[in-house]
Amino acid sequence: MEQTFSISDLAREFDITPRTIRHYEAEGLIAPAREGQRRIYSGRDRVRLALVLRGKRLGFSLAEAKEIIDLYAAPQGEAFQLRTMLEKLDEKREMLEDKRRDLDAAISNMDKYAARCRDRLAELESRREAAE
Amino acid sequence: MEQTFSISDLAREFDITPRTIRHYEAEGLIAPAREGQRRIYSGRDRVRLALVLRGKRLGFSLAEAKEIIDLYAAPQGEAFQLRTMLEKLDEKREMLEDKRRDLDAAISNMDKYAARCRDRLAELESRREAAE
DNA sequence: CCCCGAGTTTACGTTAACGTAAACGTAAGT
DNA sequence: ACTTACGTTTACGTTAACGTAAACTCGGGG
Repeated sequence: MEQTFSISDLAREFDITPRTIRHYEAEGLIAPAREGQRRIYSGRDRVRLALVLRGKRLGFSLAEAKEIIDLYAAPQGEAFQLRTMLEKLDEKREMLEDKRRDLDAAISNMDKYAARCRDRLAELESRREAAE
Repeated sequence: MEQTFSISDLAREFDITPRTIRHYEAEGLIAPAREGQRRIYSGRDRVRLALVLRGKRLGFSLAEAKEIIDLYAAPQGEAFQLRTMLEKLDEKREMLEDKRRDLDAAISNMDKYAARCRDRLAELESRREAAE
């Protein structure tokens, strides 16, 4: 049998509240099994939750995250479905690459600025030495 | 004289509404000059706006974006200020690198999945050929 | 002089993503 | 049997990030 998790297990692990997890379920992002009323989360549910949270960190809305994640859970039975899925994947991939360009620009931007700060600091230090 | 921009100039260029730009000003992200009542945006203002929007695309809140952008506009006069700025820069840089890790994981994840889809599709195609 | 387009302020409305509280169920420990 | 911990639903509250509308100003054209 595969391992299962309670809602507070996952809440602890990902440092969010149970309310947040229930909210994601209400939005159709996760669909855990039930044991009576209690939600029982499988390993796959856990992975989906992790994907949602990563999506959020990258600036996607829950709706956008759902679009992406649902691709990974699609049926992929026939060739036609596989083709349209590959198209959608490509589209999403471009979005991600756009973000990577933004991110790389932001980082190199910051690096350049930091380098200038260090230069400036070194100059100040050398002047101070010269004054001794 | 350097080039200046009206609020609708920038709104057009960045595909946002004037309201959005005014909102950023109200939140302290931009502080354009005034000519009477009219806002006059300098090239530097334009750059700040671009930074805000990039921050948003990367999933930062306006407050977070402000923190980062304000670093680039800080005085940096004395050595002490330079040192604390370099510390803050390093901290922000780590946030960006965290995001890059997430992003790279998301992309390679998607690539692997797409590859599996292509394999599966190729298999279906070869079977179809064999059936002819 | 009047109007038009562009800009302004003020203020209330809206949406997403939860927070918070109430009222209740259930299983385990003492 | 009572408490405690954890879970549930329902529903209203909150915050960020704007949207939307009203009422005003202001410089230029006809």
